[in-house]
Amino acid sequence: MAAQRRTRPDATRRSESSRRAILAAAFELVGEVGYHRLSIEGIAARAGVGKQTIYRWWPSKGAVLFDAFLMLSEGGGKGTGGGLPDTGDIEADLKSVLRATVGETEDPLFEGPLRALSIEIAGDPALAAVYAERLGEPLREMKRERLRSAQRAGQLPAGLDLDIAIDLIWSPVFQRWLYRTEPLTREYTDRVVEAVLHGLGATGIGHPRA
Amino acid sequence: MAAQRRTRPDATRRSESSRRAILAAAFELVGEVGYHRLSIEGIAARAGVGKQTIYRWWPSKGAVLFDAFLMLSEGGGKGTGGGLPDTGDIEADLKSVLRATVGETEDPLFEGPLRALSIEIAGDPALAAVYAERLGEPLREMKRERLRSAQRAGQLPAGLDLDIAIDLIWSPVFQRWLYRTEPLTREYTDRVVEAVLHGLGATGIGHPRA
Amino acid sequence: MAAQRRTRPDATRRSESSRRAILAAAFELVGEVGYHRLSIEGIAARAGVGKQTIYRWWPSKGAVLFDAFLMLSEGGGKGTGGGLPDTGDIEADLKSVLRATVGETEDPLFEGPLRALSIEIAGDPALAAVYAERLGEPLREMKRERLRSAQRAGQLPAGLDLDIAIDLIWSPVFQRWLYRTEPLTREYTDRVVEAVLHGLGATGIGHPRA
Amino acid sequence: MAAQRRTRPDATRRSESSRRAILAAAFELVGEVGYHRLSIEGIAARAGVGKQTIYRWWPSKGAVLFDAFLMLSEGGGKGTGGGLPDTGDIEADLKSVLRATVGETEDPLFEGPLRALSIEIAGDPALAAVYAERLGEPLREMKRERLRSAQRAGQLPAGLDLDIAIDLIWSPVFQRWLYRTEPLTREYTDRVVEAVLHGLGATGIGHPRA
DNA sequence: TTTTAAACGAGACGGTACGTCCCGTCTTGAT
DNA sequence: ATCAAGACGGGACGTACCGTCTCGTTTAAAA
Repeated sequence: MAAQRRTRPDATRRSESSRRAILAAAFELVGEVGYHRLSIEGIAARAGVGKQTIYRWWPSKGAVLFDAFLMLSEGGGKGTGGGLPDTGDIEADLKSVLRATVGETEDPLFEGPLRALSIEIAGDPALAAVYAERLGEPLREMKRERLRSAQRAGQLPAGLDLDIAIDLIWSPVFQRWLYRTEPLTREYTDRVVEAVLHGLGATGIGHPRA
Repeated sequence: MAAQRRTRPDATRRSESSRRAILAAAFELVGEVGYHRLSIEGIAARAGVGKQTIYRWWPSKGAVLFDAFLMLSEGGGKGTGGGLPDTGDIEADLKSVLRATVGETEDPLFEGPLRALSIEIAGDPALAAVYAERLGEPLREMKRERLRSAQRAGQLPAGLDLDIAIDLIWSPVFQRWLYRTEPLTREYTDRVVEAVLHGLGATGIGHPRA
Repeated sequence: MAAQRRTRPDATRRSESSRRAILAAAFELVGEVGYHRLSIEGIAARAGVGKQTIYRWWPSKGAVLFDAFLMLSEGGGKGTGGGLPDTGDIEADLKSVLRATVGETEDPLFEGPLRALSIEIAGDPALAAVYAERLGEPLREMKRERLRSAQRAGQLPAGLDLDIAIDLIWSPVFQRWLYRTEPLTREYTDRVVEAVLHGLGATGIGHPRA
Repeated sequence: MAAQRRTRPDATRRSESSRRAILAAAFELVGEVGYHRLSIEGIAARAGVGKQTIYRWWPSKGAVLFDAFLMLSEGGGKGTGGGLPDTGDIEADLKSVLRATVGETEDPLFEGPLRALSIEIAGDPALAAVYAERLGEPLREMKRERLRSAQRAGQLPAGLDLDIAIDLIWSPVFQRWLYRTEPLTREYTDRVVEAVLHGLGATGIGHPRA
């Protein structure tokens, strides 16, 4: 990620092994002790690295954590692989995607760091911008593409605002996870998909947009 | 909020003036320096209070902040007063409520502490539970009541899952504010209300529940 | 020693046990690792004390070391007891005092810290002032008193400048120890005393002050 | 000065311009920030030189500083020129030399580095040895020579221990400068010379040697 | 003249210590 | 018993330098 320092360090000399050790240590530690107790000192010690090597390349511990996620996404491929599933049935596909998401949140090794990162992004606009560019927008484009496919299949109206649609589908799920108001179940995500696709069934008011 | 200490302090002897000074200081400071730089020591100094007085009555700085919000809500009344507006037109009323919400987020004196609290709740299940009980559920019940009124008016189907409906309406708005992916505008909230009430217009798939 | 802080700490609340532990640790460590490798962190760790407790009460590690010496001087009594020996023979007494000094410099447990402190005082005027007031001047007064006694006994002229005399006697000894140009022996100190008392035997030049 | 490295560097290839830049930078910086805040990194940066170039040729920052002094002494000539003045009057000549010394200590551009070096030598036996050989002994020999001249002129006894005499004259002056107990004045140095040459005027004790 | 091996500038690296901030606990004296 | 005040042991912060270790790039002696 982009880092601004007094005198910008020379990235060509950067130690790749230290970089990997730092990101791995950060990911492990945030899972073990939680984000609040995650410290740069702890990461440096676990990674066998001087603190300055972290400060040289990352502006905050949130940024380190974020890169740790990036490494995971780009290395392992967390669905970044090739877009959302497309069986021809948009409702079934959305339900299946959200059920998979629920599954991820049930894995504590993933849930912890993910929550930490989500919180950090909410509090750090710079990090939010990097996230949007590097992870958020690519993911969103995948979602858009799946909806466009449904439009081509005649399952969704041509004039649909895809971004609104995406927000309607994913926000409630994310929200319920982040704030733990109620448990996030597959039942719930199915209901959300249905309600969004068919609307609440409002009558006699306003006017459906085209 | 409930505080557990080794030997529970005697609430009858509690200094009301110190309590108010602490909450006011917390609210001011979180707006001035941000949540990350908010410290118990800072609050105590600003409030002219010993640190122990804070530790005696609150378990965490998040809890202090939360009580600061409670004081505001109960004191000033942030719409907690008498429920959501009901002009008989559910679409218009929802739009108006969400537009007002947008307005609140545009006030930096309110936006800062609110974001701080939102972040803190996301990371602290205990605080989340207190929030749900003291602020979340009452607010949600107000929303439910407005939707029930729309059901009685024939504007929404009788069998509607009100909690899903509420999530669909408010989550996208909250999400966009919290993560600043795109600016939160009145245009956007209007579109959300329309899309939720009328659905995305899906055809030929699944079946509207009701 | 006098310490100036942002808000001066409250000396009445000071922990005596921490103070002693810090001074003892400082004295031990300077002997073990030398002054250059003596660190505040090391002192704090050895003393089982927070670093802030040191920074709260001393402005520099030199000041800590100095107080460690003071504690020794005031506690054990390093000749501060009751003045220099006075057998009635000024020459013999001076020789005996200087021989004792040579002995002290031969004890490595004492030599190390003493050298460290001497160096620190040379580089820190504030420390030098405190030293002069607390240790230097009392010692010098003891020396003056012994010389005055010799004057009363008719062994030294009445008009003698005592401070010059003291410098002449002690500076060469201190100098030879500090800079290790040649070993500091009892032979040497005896010769110094003799030379100072009787002069170099210059003739035909200037005029003896008297 | 002699430097030992893993594989001894090839002095024939040494960059003279870097050497001079390093010594000049060291001398300047020690005057500007003091010895404690003088750092190898700082010297390298000021000299426009890689850190390794310093570590390659000097074992410590004290050694760099020492060489900076050597350069000065050998280049400019600080009295190294041709011995102490000899007008035939030992007392007048000594007074004049010491008065000149007082003058040097009054120049802050010279006083700072000199004090830094003096302190460093006191704490570093290796440096002390090099100093003794390269600067101390030549200077002392010049002093001895002047005293011998006075012996030849019948102003000092033939059997005088010249090294004791030198210590008696110069140590008090150096000491008063190093420890700043009292201001170092020309008055003082004159009194020292007189007292040393004529003795304290002791009577009835011991016996003048020779 | 070309080669070639060194010293060189630059600066990243694993570390140590700095001096500061704040944590949560504890103690003191006043109310 | 609570309160304001604040010292305490402790942990982490972000910075400054340490001394070592590559990197290309001069540069000057050897071939």
